[in-house]
Amino acid sequence: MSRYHHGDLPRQLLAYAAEMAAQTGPESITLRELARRTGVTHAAPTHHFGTRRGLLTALATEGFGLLNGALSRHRGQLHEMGVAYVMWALDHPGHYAVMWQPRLLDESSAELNAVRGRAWELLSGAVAPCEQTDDAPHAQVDALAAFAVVHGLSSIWLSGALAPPADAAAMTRMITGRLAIIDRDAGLP
Amino acid sequence: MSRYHHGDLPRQLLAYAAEMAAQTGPESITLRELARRTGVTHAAPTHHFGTRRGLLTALATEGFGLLNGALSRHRGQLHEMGVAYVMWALDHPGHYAVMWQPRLLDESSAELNAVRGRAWELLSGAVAPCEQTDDAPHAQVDALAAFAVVHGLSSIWLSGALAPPADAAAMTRMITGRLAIIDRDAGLP
DNA sequence: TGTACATCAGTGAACGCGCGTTCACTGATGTAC
DNA sequence: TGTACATCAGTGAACGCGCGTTCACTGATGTAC
Repeated sequence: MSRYHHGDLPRQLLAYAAEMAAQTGPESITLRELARRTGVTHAAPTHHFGTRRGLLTALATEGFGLLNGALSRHRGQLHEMGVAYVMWALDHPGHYAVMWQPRLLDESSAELNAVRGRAWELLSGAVAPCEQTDDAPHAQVDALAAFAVVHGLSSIWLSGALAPPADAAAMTRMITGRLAIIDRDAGLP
Repeated sequence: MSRYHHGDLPRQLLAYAAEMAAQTGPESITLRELARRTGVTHAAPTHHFGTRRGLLTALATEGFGLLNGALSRHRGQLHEMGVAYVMWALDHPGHYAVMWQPRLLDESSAELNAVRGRAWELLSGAVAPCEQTDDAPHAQVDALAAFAVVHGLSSIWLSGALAPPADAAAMTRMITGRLAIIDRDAGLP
């Protein structure tokens, strides 16, 4: 069977890139290694992503899209959305790492900025209804607080500083429960 | 004046390494660039740190030492210790970045492990007295929660995901105030 | 149904570059006596 | 106070390597007619 045309190269390149980022960090991703893993000559990836930076940007964009999907499934439930955030991060370590390294990305990418903005909307949109008053700046601070907790937990566990426990979801639920804003009224566990 | 012996090379190498890590990430640190900046031939750093990994390990170790010093000044005041943590991170972006990339470090370094362990002791030692009961596992969870908030805030602001506000200390105080465990009894603002 | 042809998605050779590390060396320093 | 000598902390050349990117190319695909 002819393999001159690969047929699924872009998708496979991103999959291997995520794998490499998860194992040895986003900086360790090289076009030549990706070409090797996909069984293609080393100039082939250029035809799909232009440059290395383009590929990393595509990976981050894919990541935000997937994360948004996971968060959307819990719209309106801040507590569960926080858990979903951390669990998604643990499930997608490669994507997650590249998403928070703007230095490696093409910051002028419209797709990236759109999908990243959407993530923030989802998060802060979940915080607003928990507010006791309609105090917008207050809600912004609370959104940042919520973001800090879930991002902090994800980073700690993914960086290897601490190993994630077997019951990471339960632990996350306990910890997000400490955020006063969250169960001040809702009465969640 | 003869400059055959530099006199202060190790210190200067670490200072420039911190600068490079802050500007373009720890992975961008190269021995040859450090040699260039210190005005020394490119094999000279080897005499002090052995390998690149050795230098990064020394930088992380220095970082934990400095952080521990900053935290120690607020022993017993969990709230202020959290603020000190975040402010220290904002003041030492290069050190901070390398401290949380164990992949780049020599994990068998006794000095690194000692000083890193001390940091965790300081943090969890500040949480314990806030506990209502002597429930050790509970205290561990709360320590992780506190760590997640301050590490999350630091990472978000340093990564460039969000720019730190001018009054980062005040903002940090507000946000750590949302951790139920913290002001459940203390009655802090 | 067949054919011409543009476009797509690969190939493979070549380029120039910066890197970490090794090595034999040598000048400067500091200590023993 | 002087001298011998070990050790320290540099030099500078060399090594081998993997990288991103460019380039002219070509085989495969798909569309217009």
